[in-house]
Amino acid sequence: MHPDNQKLPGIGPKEGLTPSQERLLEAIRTFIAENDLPPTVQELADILKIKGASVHEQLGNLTSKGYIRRTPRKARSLEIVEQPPPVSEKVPVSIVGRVAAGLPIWAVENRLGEIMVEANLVRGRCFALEVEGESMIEADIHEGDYLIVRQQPLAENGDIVVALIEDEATVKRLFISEDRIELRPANPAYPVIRIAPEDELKIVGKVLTVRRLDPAE
Amino acid sequence: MHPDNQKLPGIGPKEGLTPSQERLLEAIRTFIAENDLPPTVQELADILKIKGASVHEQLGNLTSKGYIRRTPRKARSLEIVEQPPPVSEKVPVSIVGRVAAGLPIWAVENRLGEIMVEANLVRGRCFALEVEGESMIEADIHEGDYLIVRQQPLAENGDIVVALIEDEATVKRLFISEDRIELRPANPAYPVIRIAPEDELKIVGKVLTVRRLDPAE
DNA sequence: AACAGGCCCTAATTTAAATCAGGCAACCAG
DNA sequence: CTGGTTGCCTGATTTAAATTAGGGCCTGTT
Repeated sequence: MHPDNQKLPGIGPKEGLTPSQERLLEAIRTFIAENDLPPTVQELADILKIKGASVHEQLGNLTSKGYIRRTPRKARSLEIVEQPPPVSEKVPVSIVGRVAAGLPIWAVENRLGEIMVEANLVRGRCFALEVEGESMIEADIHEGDYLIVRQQPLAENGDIVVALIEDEATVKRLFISEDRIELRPANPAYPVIRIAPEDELKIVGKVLTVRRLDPAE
Repeated sequence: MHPDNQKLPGIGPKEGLTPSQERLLEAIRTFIAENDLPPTVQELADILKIKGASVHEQLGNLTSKGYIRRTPRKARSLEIVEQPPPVSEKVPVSIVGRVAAGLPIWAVENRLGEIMVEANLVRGRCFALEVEGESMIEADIHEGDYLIVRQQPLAENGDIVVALIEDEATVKRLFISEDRIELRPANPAYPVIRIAPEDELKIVGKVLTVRRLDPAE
């Protein structure tokens, strides 16, 4: 298991709820409205005429999709999340350049186009970059994909970041250890970049997610 | 264990809340306010630094005093009753006769007196009857007690009812089975009255509670 | 055809809640 | 002082919730 196999949201699973997830969520709403208290898994199972284990599975899905929140192993610890991620609501993000190829250009005038992204993902100043090269192939980032990046000067250990090294932009995973910083590609064919404390490293932003334009869009 | 040992509210426990019951009720309120969902017995126990079994006991008290409502054996099935029984508020109920002695007289003009009863117990048309005889001794109903009765033509299995059999009123516990109806006294010394479907049985009302006038009142 | 994903099921298993059974100490009223 | 009431406790026991494991059945893709 490569640690680099960490998944980013947005590329694999399609957004939105499946019909039965929607039904479940609706059942939860109704139950709370009628009884003033959240249902148990079993109660939902009875309502929907399916088994508890199935409900449990769907609750897991709803949880990971951010529609509900709950505390493991606690009876009725189920809460509908305020902001049901406005799945369909999308906002445009400017595509401002490419990475692994050269210096991105920030000026809005120079935009190369736009890409629609779910509004709930976008926080702060964001932009999109087209990917060049396969240096992050193990993180499922490929040539031609678009990275949605939030501009921020700091990042955490393990984040995939867009960094500026000697005026060249690059996408790498950030590793911070005691004595140095490393920018590691997610492709064994590419070299790890080591950065000494005194070297200049400018982090442009953090990669929030990846988009792949498919014919349907 | 006689099934007839079922207790009726009103005769034993004095009204009002004890300090610790008040504390418990307050803890429940706070918990709901903070978590948007009712606490479990254990959670209350932790909050109050006492054992779950003690909380359970107190919840029983609060329940019988009408401050909360809950469903047995269901997690978090705890609800604060809207109308915190106006403990002191009492309304007068007319005493209209005696039972096990003869036909009660309904006319208000003929009232024999009044008895004060907590307002929250009284729903619908109610009246009081003085008890004669010891036929319900195991249900803690004794000679001279007053029964608070709600006038209603139907009753459920197990209810203590005032029934009219051939123009004579009597208090008995009602048992309904497949093929017949029985009126059972709560005293082995008295006979069970069996009623065939074709016989006439008129249920006058259901006994809500019992009052024993003591010197203090 | 061979997968992958979504949805549901049965059959356990694990955990947490609620409840039961006695008992003990403090307190109050007769 | 003695009995009844309260509030608590300890130590089971019983129930219900939640969760896990492993499969079957479709359907849409590759």
